[in-house]
This record gives sequence, C-alpha cells and structure tokens, in this order.
Amino acid sequence: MARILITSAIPYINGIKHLGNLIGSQLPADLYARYMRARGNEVLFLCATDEHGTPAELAAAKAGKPVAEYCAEMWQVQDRLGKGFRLSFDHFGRSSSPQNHKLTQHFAGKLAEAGLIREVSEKQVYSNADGRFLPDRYIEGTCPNCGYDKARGDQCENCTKQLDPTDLINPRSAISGSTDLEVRETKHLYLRQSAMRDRLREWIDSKTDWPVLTTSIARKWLDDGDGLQDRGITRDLDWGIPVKKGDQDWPGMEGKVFYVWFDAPIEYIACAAEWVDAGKGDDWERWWRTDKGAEDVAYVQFMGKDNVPFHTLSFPSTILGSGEPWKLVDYIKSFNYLNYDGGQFSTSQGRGVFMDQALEILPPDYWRWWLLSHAPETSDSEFTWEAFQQDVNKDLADVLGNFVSRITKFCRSKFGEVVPEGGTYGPQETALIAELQQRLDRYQAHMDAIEVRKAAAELRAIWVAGNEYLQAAGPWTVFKEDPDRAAAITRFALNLIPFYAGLSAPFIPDAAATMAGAMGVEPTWPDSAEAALHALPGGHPFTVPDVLFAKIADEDREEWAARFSGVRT
RNA sequence: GGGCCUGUAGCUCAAUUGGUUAGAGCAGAGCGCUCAUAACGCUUUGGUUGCAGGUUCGAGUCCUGCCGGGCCUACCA
Repeated sequence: MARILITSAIPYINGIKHLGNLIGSQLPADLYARYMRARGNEVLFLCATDEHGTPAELAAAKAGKPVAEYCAEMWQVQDRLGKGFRLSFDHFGRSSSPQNHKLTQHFAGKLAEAGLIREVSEKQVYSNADGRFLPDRYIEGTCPNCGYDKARGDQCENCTKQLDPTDLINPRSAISGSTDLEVRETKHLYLRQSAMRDRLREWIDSKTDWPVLTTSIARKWLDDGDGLQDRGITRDLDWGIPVKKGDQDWPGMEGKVFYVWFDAPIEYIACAAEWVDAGKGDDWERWWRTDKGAEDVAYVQFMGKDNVPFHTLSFPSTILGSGEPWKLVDYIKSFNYLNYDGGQFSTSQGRGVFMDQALEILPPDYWRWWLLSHAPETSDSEFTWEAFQQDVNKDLADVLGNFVSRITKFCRSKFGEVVPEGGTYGPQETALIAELQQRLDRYQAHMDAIEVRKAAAELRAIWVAGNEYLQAAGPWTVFKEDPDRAAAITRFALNLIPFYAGLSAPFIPDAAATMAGAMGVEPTWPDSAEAALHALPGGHPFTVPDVLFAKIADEDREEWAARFSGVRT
C-alpha cells in the first residue's frame, strides 16, 4: 500500500468555473484519487479556493459586498458544485484560512532568514479615484505604436507591442475610467529566484518522466534572456495575507499583503492543516514533512498548462529556499484547454457551459464521462453539443446502460430476480475471463500512468466485451433447449455488473453505485477477472435497476445548444 | 518579435519513440439477432499523415523552409 498526496490546482474565487476549468485539473485529479483509493492506497486529496488578488476585490465591489463576505459565499457555491460533480476532496479549503496566513508568513520568515528576500523600491501607478495601486493590466490608454485606444498597460492587444503603463497616451483606470492617476513610490519584497536557479535546474533535470509540456515550460523560464528572474511577492492591496516575517512585524511593509501567487500554492500545505483542524484527520505533517513521515509519500499535482511555471519554479523556490524538509512534488500532470464550439470557454466573457448550468441539465456522470474521455492531454480539445450527445448516448446508454438492462430483465423474465443456479462455465466464459484480465491489466497501467483518455477507451472496451459475449452466447435461444446452460450464461453476465461497477466507479461514481446496489454489493476493485466473475453465487438476489442513463434527445441537444450559444449574463 | 506545443479518415483520437500493408471509436453502408433504453453483434466504405524539400536501406516519427491552430512571454490568475 502506497501513500499518495494529490492536489488539484486551486480554482480562483472569482465566479463559477466552467467545464474547461473542471477538466483542466479537478476532474482528472478526482479520477486519480478515486482510482488510487480503490486500489487500496492511502490517499490525501486536497483542493481549495484561491481567494486573494485584485480580481476578487473587484468582483466583490461589483457584487456590492465586503470582499471577505463575497469570498465566503463563493466558497460555499464552489464547495456545493464540487460535491455536485462528486469531486472527492478529503478537504476543500480556502487560501484565506488562518492556517494559510500562518504558514505563508512562516515561509516568508524562513526565506528572509536564508537571505532570499530583498526589498525593492519601485514606481507604480496609483489611481486616486479607485484608492488603489493599479496592476499594469488595469490601466488602459492609447497605444503609442498603433493608436489603438484600448491598449492595456502591459501590452497592446491590437498590435501586440509590449508596453509600460507610462508609455500609454491618455492613461486611465480600467476599473473606473478615471484619469486621475499618479506615479507613486512603493516598496516591495522580491523572492530571489535567481539565486535558486541551479538548484531548480538540477531538480527539473532529474524529472525525466515528466511530460514535455511541463518541463519545456520550466526550462524556458530558467534559461530565457538573463535566466530566472526575481519575483515580487507582495502587493499594495487590502485583501490578502498581511506581510509578516513569521509572527513578527516586517518593518516598512505595514499595510501590504503577499502576492496571491505566493500564498496560493502554500495553501496546498495549509489545506492539510485545515483538514486536521476540521476533525477529518489527525496528522498533516506526515503528508508534508519528510522529517515527519512524508518521505514515502508520492505527491502528484494536477493543473492547466498556464499554471506550470508557478508549480515548477515559484512554489519549489519557496519550498527549497525555506531550508526546511517540506515535500516537493513528484509528478505534475498538466492539461491543455477545452474549447467550446469553435472558441474558448471564458469566465470573464461568460462563454460556454458553467458548472452550475451543467448540473441543472444532466447528472454529473454524463459530464464526468465525456470530459474525462476527451481530456485535453496532448493538445487543446473541443466540446460540441453534437459530439457530446452522440458519445454519451452511445457509450453510457447503449453500451453500458443497455447491457445492465438487457441481462437483468432477461434474468427476471426467465429465472426471477435471483442469480440463477445450475450449469457450469465453459470455453466462452474462460475466453472472456482471459480477455477481461488482459484488458484489466491495460486499464490499470493507463490509470497508474494517468493516461486518462486511454484508460477511458479501455474501460469502454471492457463494457463492449459484455455485449459481444451476450450476443455470441445467446442465452435467450439456448434457454429453449438447455435451461441449465442458459442459467450459467446468465449468472456469468450478471457477475459482469459488479465487475463493471468497480472498474467504472472512478469515472462514473453514481452509476457505479447504482449498478453495484442493484446487485446487492458495494463497488469494489476486483483482484482478478477470474475471482470477480465468480463472486455472485447462484441464489443471490438482485433487483432490476431503473434506466441507468436516459438518452439525450435531439430536442434537448438543440435547446441546450441554443441556450448556451451566447454569453452568460 | 521570442520560446514551446500542435496539424493523421467526415468527427474525436492511436501508432511500442526510425521499422512490414498508418490503426480504434463515432458517423455512413450492408448483413444478422430479438434479451434489451429502435438497443446489441458481425462485415464494410473511407488516408498523397498541412505543403515543399532533405537525411536514411527505411520517415506519421528526424532536419530545413513555408502555411494554419494553441499556450506562455514574468504586475490577470
């Protein structure tokens, strides 16, 4: 039995996440967590909301609420939706938790002790009307290069020229539109990542089994230009973790908070502390401190590709630089993006299907299956309503659901709602057991390697094998001359249901529970195909379950396609 | 502009990392079955691997150039 620590990239608090966000980290992380638990491993699966930063403050202001209240409410919404999708977090925390405050301040103190923090005085644009410093992106003006009048302070979207906010003609606040801006001097802390460069490179180079998508992004940052740059880790904001050196004040840093990307990954650790404080566990350090029992933990992170630099460089800088024996990530699984009907999903533009809407129209298993079996592992992938309808109807309703339906109903009509006795397994059953064992081995290998789409394809093939068997064995014909043989075939086919339930549970937990429940058992991972297909003896009662997956009708698809074609208001 | 990823059947994806005749699923066509959610099974049509060169006994895979799509580019997160 292994011990596996799994974290999903923590979703930003600002609004409800869309299906692209879901398949980019939380859903595959959940698949892996469920699988590893089913295999008998000890798993700690953590996620949280990422609550700090300018967008959270602005979203709260727009909602007319204090930011703490806004975040607390949005946490509840995200927690509820996560449960709706059956995300099996051991704890769903908050980066604004007291545990994260303490830990973030602790890390900053340790980094300062190690001489890895330097103070930098810099000039930044301040908006008097908004009462805040403005990040470059929140300053708009006319591009000096092309004359585009909505250029942002970091880059002109029209001509793609990199800009400084001071380059803009007629600069104004993107928040209020105010032109009452001034340049102010402000002091910030920088993490000396440049001093960590060799250690980081050595660490990245040791990760030969990581996907190219992950290591190439890390190397680019290490080597581009003058190499890895120091990074500002504080901001002039109200909402965030106050800058402190451990539990001591930090002279000159009064009123400032840590940058959201500094405290967000630390929440992975703090979340474990929250898990203990919530009474769900009793020792979080054995998951995170290699001097306190975590040396044998395998730590796997899931994230979208845009998150990779922060997980391969920034966060490891924090960990390594602290000089303390914290657990570093062992494997990073990163994902590309899911597009929606020819364009990107967009939270800010309200484009696509969002988690709350998805659950309003269909149960979570439909989404889980489609999204996971089309996970954007090698490149961006695309959601269309036609593909979704077609795939879900075929895979879930026709192949799996109908298999359960046809054999349970056949048995009920010929033998009653009890696994029939009599007859013995013959060559057909032996052959199928051998095939299923091979497929089981492959399925497990794909799941171990976190090859999500390949695992889904193999699972589907396992379902198909049941229909092939029934067609070839034809118990409805055999029954007429040899009821005993028909009983054996039926018994064998009924035994496939709990087998399928166990294997399918990581993908479609609700349907798996229904299938197993109908057969009067719990979904469990099979030791072998041989053992699993002898599990239910003759005489074992069962019930015919309701239709597992109702099909998506053309009218439904058309209605949804129309309903979600515009932008969310 | 720079870096990286990507382009394979109508659609979604494979191809043991340079090795026989490029494979699956869906969709399409034909046949079969009648237990089942008009479901299932079998057979089958379909490819100049974005384009043009090059290296090699051999290229989807490596190199060069071009074309298209994507991500990042350090103060959005």
